[in-house]
Amino acid sequence: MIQRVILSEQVKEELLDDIMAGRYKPGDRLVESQIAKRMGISQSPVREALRDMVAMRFVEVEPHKGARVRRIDQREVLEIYPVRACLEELAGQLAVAHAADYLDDLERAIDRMTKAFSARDVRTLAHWDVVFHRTILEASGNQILIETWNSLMIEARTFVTLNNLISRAPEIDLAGRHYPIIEALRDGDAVRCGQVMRLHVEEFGDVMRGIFHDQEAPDQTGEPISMSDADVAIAPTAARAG
Amino acid sequence: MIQRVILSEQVKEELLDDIMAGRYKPGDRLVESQIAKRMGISQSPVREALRDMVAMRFVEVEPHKGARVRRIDQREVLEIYPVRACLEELAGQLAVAHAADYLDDLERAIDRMTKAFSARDVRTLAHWDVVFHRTILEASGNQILIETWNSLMIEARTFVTLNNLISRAPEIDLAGRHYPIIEALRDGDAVRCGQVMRLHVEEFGDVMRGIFHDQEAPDQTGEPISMSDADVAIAPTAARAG
DNA sequence: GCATAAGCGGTTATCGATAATCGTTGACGG
DNA sequence: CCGTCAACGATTATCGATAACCGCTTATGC
Repeated sequence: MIQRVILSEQVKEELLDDIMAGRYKPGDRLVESQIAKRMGISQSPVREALRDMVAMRFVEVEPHKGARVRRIDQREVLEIYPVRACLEELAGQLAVAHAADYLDDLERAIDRMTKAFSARDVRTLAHWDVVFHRTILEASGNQILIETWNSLMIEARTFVTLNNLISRAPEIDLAGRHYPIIEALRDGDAVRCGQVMRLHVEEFGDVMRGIFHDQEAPDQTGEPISMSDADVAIAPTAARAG
Repeated sequence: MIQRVILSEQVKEELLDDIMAGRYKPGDRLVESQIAKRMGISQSPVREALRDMVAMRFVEVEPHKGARVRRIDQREVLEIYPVRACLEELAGQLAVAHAADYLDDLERAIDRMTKAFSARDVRTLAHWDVVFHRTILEASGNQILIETWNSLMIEARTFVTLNNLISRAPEIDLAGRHYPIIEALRDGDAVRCGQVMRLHVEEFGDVMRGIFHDQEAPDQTGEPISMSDADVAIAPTAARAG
């Protein structure tokens, strides 16, 4: 039996880990009693963990019917980019005011991305990509904006997305595309920084749309993108909304 | 003992109602056992309801220390407007494509707002204001955008905000300010519609900032805005994120 | 006199058991 | 053969009780 601080938190981390690693696939049922038995605990903490994961949008429940891993379909992946674009444009504008405190972190993030890119290490690449964007959000200083962005669960989706991206378009220099953002921050040009952020996000959206479009012709249509496309798990720490 | 479908849902509604009506004030403790006893039920559904309300950002909990009604401060109220502005700008742009199906609803909402405004019925005014904006969001057709906007819990905040607004600036014609949006939708001009939406939201933000600024001089500084400024409760139905 | 520890009241976190509910299976009648 | 419905198995929703924990008060030792 696991035991450290809050049991339901541990259950949540473990389940999140399982989902990310593909041990649970989208659509799979998450049966409270089974999970409880497997972990050697009672139903209550499992139930709470599942509830939290519903709020995080990883899981969906129907009353009296139970929980399942939520299915992320193509439409959803594509719909997120316009929303990210406008949120991150705003973040970019606001971040200029406090950029000085974050430039080092941002540069480090790009550096790590570059290294991960050469090593073809998608997991690490995704991690530092998210760190970069999250840092900009934090630099915005608008707490509501940060929370709203967090609610999009971008860390969870980025890994899946990048996996897809790298395998289909391995030539794209992910890391390098972040430099214009840093430059705009350095110049203190809020409007341009916003524009650059927006463009950056929209470009990704376009690339993803292209990928989906390509794979629709030969492949089956509308195949849902599975979280289990991941072949390595994101550390659950990186998946929490904070 | 109440009993209809899901107990924890009922508890949630009741507690939400209590908070909105000011029977619980920000900072008040929400003791599971007391609530359970008062409602004649066990602790579990109360606990679940509280968890949900944490996700909704109405309540905050510290492990082993319990739940309290979350305090909404001035900064938070003001920070929301830039975020709403960019989300609703996007919604406005996207809504043009499907405007036809929603024009009637939108006009009806303005109509009700006008009536409520003459009657000085803030509760109804807030309700239809939210309906109007929500309808635009729905017309956008972007599910992620809708969910993101919902996560801002605008219905809950609008009532408080409008109460504040009406009492401080009773001359402002809330309802009329929505017409330019409908016109842009009718014209099918996506860019203008987005701009108008953005402007509409930003104007509100400015008005609120002015109000806070005014009341800071005579009053104490940084006084948190209490949900209990409301003198009538919003029907809990209108407060659900759905 | 002060720091530390033990005890206590109040509350949350977890447990194990039970009631309520759902989907399915299979009998029954048409 | 097909539709209806009752009973069953599986699972969730809820319960009542207990263990773990926090903050505070009071006792204890130096």
